[in-house]
Amino acid sequence: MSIEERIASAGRRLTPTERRIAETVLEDPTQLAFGTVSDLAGRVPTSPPSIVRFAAKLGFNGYADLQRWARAQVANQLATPAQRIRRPEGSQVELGERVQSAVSATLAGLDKATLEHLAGPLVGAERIGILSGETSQAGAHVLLSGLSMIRDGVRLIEQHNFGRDLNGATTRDAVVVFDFARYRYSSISAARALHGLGVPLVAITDSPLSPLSRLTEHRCELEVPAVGPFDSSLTSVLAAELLVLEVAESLGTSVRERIDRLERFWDETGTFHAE
Amino acid sequence: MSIEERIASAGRRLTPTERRIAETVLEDPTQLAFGTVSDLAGRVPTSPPSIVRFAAKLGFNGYADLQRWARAQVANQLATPAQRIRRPEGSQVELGERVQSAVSATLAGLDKATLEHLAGPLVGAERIGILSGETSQAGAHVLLSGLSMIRDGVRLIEQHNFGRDLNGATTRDAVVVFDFARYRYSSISAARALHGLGVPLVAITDSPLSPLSRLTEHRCELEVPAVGPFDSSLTSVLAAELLVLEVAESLGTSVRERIDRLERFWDETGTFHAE
DNA sequence: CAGCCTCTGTAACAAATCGTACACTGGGAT
DNA sequence: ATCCCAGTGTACGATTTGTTACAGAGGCTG
Repeated sequence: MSIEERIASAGRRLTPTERRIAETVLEDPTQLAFGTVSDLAGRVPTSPPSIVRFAAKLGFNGYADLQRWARAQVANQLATPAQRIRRPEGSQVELGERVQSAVSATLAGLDKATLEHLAGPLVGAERIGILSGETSQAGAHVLLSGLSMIRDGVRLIEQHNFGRDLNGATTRDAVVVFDFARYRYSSISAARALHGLGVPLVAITDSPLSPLSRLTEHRCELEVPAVGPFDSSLTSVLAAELLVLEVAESLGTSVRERIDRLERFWDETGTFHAE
Repeated sequence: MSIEERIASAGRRLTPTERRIAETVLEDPTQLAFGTVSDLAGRVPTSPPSIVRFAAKLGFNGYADLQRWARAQVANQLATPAQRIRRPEGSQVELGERVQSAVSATLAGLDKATLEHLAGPLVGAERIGILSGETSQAGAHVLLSGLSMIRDGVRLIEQHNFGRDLNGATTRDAVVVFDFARYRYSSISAARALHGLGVPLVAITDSPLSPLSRLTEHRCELEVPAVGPFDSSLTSVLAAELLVLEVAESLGTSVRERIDRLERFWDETGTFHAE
């Protein structure tokens, strides 16, 4: 039941001042969720008690009660569609819903502007390095595979090769770092070293609290749902794919030629099963 | 500037308690807009003064100031509900919906019964091989990484090692084959060879028309959405994760011990970044 | 071990909150 | 004219709010 319906149900029983209160409330419902009695009274304008009586007439037990209800309404509007489905207390959210909601949040968070910002350092970089922990390599692999299809000079930086791989890094390169949850010491320290060298970083993490966050502006935070005892790499894969797409679009026509060449190569080597 | 960025900018300057506050705030930002200091303190849990100090460290003039700002943010989001529903770019709308629907279909297709059936050959297998094309390795990697955590004898079968890797395969082993869209000749022929040897196969494909489908009853078909010019590996990753979970549940307690051991190993080697 | 420093919670306080009791107003009925 | 009464605002109290001051806990350094 919305605020409008609630007021309508009170209907003709409202006194003139209460009607004025109703009008201002309908104009800006957030006042009801945020403002105090005095705030509302000042805005109408009227006196605080009239606000309280207004709340009572709408069937609430005082203004505090009304405000609680209004805030619940607002919070419900703000929640993601997956969260909006109220589920009975205590029952744990289903795996499927968690996954869906995480995917949805990732898609929402990685809008065009964010993607452009993230892809920025990668488009013009001389070489691209990809740094990832052991547990969440999936996103890194997807990024490697995808970027390799559309440009040269993309490498996965392996932990046992840090020295070699990081040695030649310059400010004209760029490095994408994946790191989640329990942040790998090796990834973090490598990222710090790169940051020290002035190498542009792109961070894919799961929280602004990640140690990576303070190393670069080019970062995004993903929601990582748990699948059983493990953390899902689903959203990092999705982020990687979106990033590849963005870089591909930025690079423009050269990508198409490149893909066509790859296609011909596959054709000639008979890579695929004849239908 | 969003609350995430605001917290990220405070970055490492946050104390442990303040970090816990940040986490709960990020979990549910509405708490910040609606709740009182005591509410937040109770939820974290911590004491009210710590909340106030947290606000101060974020650059606000007390909690009241922080809350004013948070409410402005919320009101801003609420003011244009169209912004939340309508995605920024026309193409993005379709992309997002395709992805969501593919994920949803995958979740629906891989119900408990199907998963049990798929996991069947893997639970008791002596060794597990994973066979995958070049383009969609993500799912295979996730499966490898996940299964390796919960049992021994899991290997990725590389194309250039087909001979060696397939040679020792017996009927007590099992092989998971990923193959999509344009079916790799090498994967298909390898699968056929394994089938000839009587090795149990589990097929993850995108169509019942896949050449793999005739080789085994243990198969599932995934919807593979296109992200730009590339096929998404999102659903194969999701399928792999669900499969890992299913196998883990079937194996039962031994998995937990194994994970605990891995955990201790990580602890002792200082793999993760100290909080 | 002493000393210092950071971090955190308990206690106290001033300000602001909501709700209520009470007084005033103005129009209609007796 | 008097009474009544719904409608409204003022004044006040109980409670809760955010904030500040202070002391204890814990870790690091010398």
